[in-house]
Parts: sequence; structure tokens; C-alpha cells
Amino acid sequence: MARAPLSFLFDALELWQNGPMSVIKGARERARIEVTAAIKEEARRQLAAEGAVRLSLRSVARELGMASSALYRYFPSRDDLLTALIIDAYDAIGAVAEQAEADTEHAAPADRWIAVCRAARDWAVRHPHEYALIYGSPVPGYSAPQDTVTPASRVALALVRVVRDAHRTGRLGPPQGRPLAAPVRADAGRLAAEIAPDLPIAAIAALVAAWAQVFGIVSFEVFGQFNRVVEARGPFFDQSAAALAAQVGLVPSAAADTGSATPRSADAAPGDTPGPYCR
Amino acid sequence: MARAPLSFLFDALELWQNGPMSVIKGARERARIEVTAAIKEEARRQLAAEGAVRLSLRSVARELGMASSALYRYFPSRDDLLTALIIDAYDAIGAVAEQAEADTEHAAPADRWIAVCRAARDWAVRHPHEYALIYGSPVPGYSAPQDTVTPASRVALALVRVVRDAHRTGRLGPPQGRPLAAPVRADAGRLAAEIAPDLPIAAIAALVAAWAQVFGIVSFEVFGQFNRVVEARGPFFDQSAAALAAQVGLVPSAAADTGSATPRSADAAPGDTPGPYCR
DNA sequence: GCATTTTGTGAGCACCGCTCTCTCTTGAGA
DNA sequence: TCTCAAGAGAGAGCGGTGCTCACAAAATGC
Repeated sequence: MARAPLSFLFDALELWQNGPMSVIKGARERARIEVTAAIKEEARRQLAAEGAVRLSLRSVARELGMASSALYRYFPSRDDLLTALIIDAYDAIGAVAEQAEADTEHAAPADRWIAVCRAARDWAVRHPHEYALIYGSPVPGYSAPQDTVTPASRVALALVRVVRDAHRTGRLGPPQGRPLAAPVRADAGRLAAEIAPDLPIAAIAALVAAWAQVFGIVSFEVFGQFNRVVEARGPFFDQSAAALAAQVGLVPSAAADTGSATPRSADAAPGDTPGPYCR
Repeated sequence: MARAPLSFLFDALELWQNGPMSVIKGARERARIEVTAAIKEEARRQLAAEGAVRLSLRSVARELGMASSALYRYFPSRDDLLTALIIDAYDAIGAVAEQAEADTEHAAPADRWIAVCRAARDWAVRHPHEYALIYGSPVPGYSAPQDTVTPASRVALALVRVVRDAHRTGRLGPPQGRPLAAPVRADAGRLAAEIAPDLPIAAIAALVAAWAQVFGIVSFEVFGQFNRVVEARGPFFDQSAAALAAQVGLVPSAAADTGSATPRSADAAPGDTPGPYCR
């Protein structure tokens, strides 16, 4: 009984993802994996250098010394190659976010939040074209293959875990903002059931908003909207990330400028007309 | 004395922008204006239908029944045509934002803020490809010509005016958040001097952050990041815009669910563990 | 050892942005 | 009113692209 026509692909994927755990199937599979990796590597190089628009299959093949048509044995179309790069980019930014999450395991929740956001932002600044590929205009025609959704959610899930850990250790206050509108509450409830049943609904809603807002700031920086507006991008981002942490309800570090155990009330910006507003 | 070689272009621009106020220069200029408009119209049609990547000069020319080479008499390159579309898109989203600003002239500051944000968001949802052109990955090679910066700032300036009006009428509280870091304060101070000398520095900083965050949410919605995450996009956006208004310090409408003159303290989300945090 | 599958090649198609040369029309100045 | 430079359009063409197809070589499985 012949195997399914594409079974070797799954073998290769399994091997690539799990390392040499299975039997080493043969020189052919091995070569295929290596060539696939070389194609992606060169494509990623061109992507980083010139952007997704300038990336061309022919040029990748030329640089690799092979006929352009041979490349189609590995990626059925340019969009498929781009999709592979998209997945890699999601994995890369997800990895640095998770690393920051792990590195700050015992830090204050707000500091962990800021660290994860900062890691994602730093990766974006260092890889603007790859960032544009995943958080800019979707370039392959509105296709979000199922393969991309898991890598795409890694950063968000890291943020969720930070909030969840804070909640578990009693360091999650109520999020800012008004009571949720009913449809928003419904969405947040559904989400909570999926990814964080222990978290309050309002925290989930605030988390989703903060997630989008973090990437709003990153995108504005990477895409040039801050030109001639914000020059100190790093400090500005940290400030915004800290504000978003507070918005979600994360307790800031005790080392903050205010030593109070209920640090918020003293946090009004100095020098401005003080008002009667608690926040 | 011969006129500058490109003077007719300025004439055309002036005529197009100001209407038939100058002398009607002649059939040639008139034809040029009409053809230029037709090209942009067809290009915008293809942009809306297929996206910026699929937009091609040849196809525009084909649809207009002219040789593709003739098109270069009007736009020196594809990037120039795209730049023109970018300017138009910035103007379009800026116009709806300004309209919302004008329509809510006597409303509460927070409601005005929400209206302006909502107008921009609605336009983006209705024109996703044009939105992607201006707030997605920058597609012409990192060129932000001077012509684009004025139209690009229209939405932001509408938001600034909302905040400034609120400040002028005593309805701007201190923004949320910690004291500003020094570099952020410097940026905000420079910005304040340029666009709103009357506003407190902290309000400017909060405004810039909120501006980026609003578009973060819009981009996540338009670019599909909310797929399978947020379904009630409209209510979610309104909720987030309201929270951002509060973050900037805008006084909410008296008709809100809390009738207090200092409405914030009662705004903790219900049903969640109440904490000692004021915000 | 042989049939089958897989991989690589080169030609070729249709399309793209852009340039160049050519013709025709237009309109301003003598 | 006539002239002639300048503008506008057409068409061919160059180098590039994504992609397909028929064909040859190599590895694999029986």
C-alpha cells in the first residue's frame, strides 16, 4: 500500500521540528530538508534586506545556483514561501517574548509585562521587514492558513500567562475602564473559556485591548508614523507598556517611584493641573 | 521670459484644489486634469478591489483604453501613482475624522473623542486596502515624501483639537499614568510647542500614545488579527476608545452609567475581585 | 535489476515596470 | 494668421517576474 503522496513532507516536518528522533530516513529526505532550509534562509535574507515586495523566487534560485523552476519542487508558489516566512517570523517574535517571560519569572507582574512587550518591540525594530510581514498589511491574498494561527498567538499567550500568574499569586487588581458592554463581555467570556478560565472576564477584555495597543505602538514606530513625532522611542514604548500593564490591572514593582502599597493614587503626572479624578 | 518647466503642474494642482477660481487656462490643462483624475479613479478602484500589490499601471491603462506608456506622462512611476493614492487616502480618512469632530462640536469631550476615533475606524473597515496602504507596511521604498505628512496628520490633529477644546473649557483632567520619563517629556514638550502650546505636557504624551493605540486596534481588526478572537468589533472598539479617552483625561459624558461628577471612582468592573487599587 | 518516484533543467507563456522613438495635436508668440 | 516648440499618445522593446510543462538524471523500493 503506497503512502499518501505528501507523506514525506510530514516526515520532513516532523524531523525538522523534533530533531533527529526518528530513523534517518535516507539521503533524499535529508537533502530535501537541507535545500528547503537553504531556500528559506536565502529568502529570509532577501526579505530582511529588501522587503517582502522585492523578494523574488527567481532571485532566490539564482543566489542558490539552481534553476528557478526547481524551487517549485519545494514551495508550490511564492505565497507558500511567504507563508513559511510568516510562520518563522511569528515563531521568532514569539520565542523572544517567551524568553523574556521566562527570564522574569520571579519579577513583579507589571515588570514581566513590560519585559515581554519590550522583547517583542525590540525584535520588531531589529527585523522591520519581517515584522511588516506579520503585523503589516496581509500580503498573500487574505489567506490565514491554519498553520499560522498557533505561531501567531505565541506573544499573546505569553502576555496571558503573565496576567494569569499575577492573578494566581494575588497580584492582579481589577482592570481599569467601565463595565463591559454585553457583546464585549460575551467575546471575553468565550475567550476566557478557551485560554484562561481562571481569569476574570474583565481582565481578559482588558488584556485583548492592551495586546492590540502594544502592537499599535510598535507598528507606528516601525512603519514610520512616529517620524518627527516621537524621537525617544524606547522610553516612550516603556512608558506606554507600563501604562497598559496598569490598565490590565497588573501590580507594579515595589521599586517604583512611589513606595505606597496602593501606589496608584499618587501617580498623577506632576506639574499639571491636578483634578478631582482618581484616574 | 519662459515660465519654469513644471509650472503648468502647479497651475493644475491649484485649479484642482481650489476649483475654477483661476482663469480657465485652456483645453490642454483641462484635459490633463481630467485624465489625471480618471487614472487615479481607476487606480483607486483596482486598489479597493485587489489591493496595492495587484495594482498595475498596465491594467489601469488598459481599462482606460490608452497605451500603458501614455500613463507615464501623468505619473513618472508606479510609486508616484501609489503616493498620490496614499495622499488621497490620508485625506479621505482625515475628512471623515474632521467631519465627526465638527458634528460633535457641543458634545462632551470624551464623546467627541470616541466619535472621531469611530469615524476613522469605520472608514478603515469600509476601505481596508486603502487603509492598509497608509497604516500597513510602507510599500514604496521607505519614502515618505513631504507631500504626505500634512494629509497624514489630519486625524491626529482632529484628536488634538478635541483635547485642546476640552482643556480650554476646563474639561480635561490629568492624564492617567506615571510621571513622564525625561526623554518622553522632552519629546512631548517639543510637540506641544509645535501643535498645542496650551496643553499640558503630560496630556500631549498621553495623546500620542492613545493615537497610536487607537490605530493599533483598528489595524488588528482590519488586518485580521482579531479573527477568532474578537467578534463584536464595533462594541469592542467603542469600549477601547472610551478607555483611551479616559486615559488622556477627557471628561466623559454626563449621560454615562454613573451620574457622579467625579465618575471614575465608581467605574471598577463589576463582578471581579475588588482590590485596593484606585485604578 | 528494474520500474517508480523524486529532483533538476531549460524553454516558454503571460504579465509587469519602464524607456525610447515616432507621430500627431495643440497653443502661444511673431 | 502662420510657425514651431512643446505636450500627448502609440507602439516596440528590454529586462524582470511568477508559473507551467516536457524532458533528463538520480535515488528509491520491490
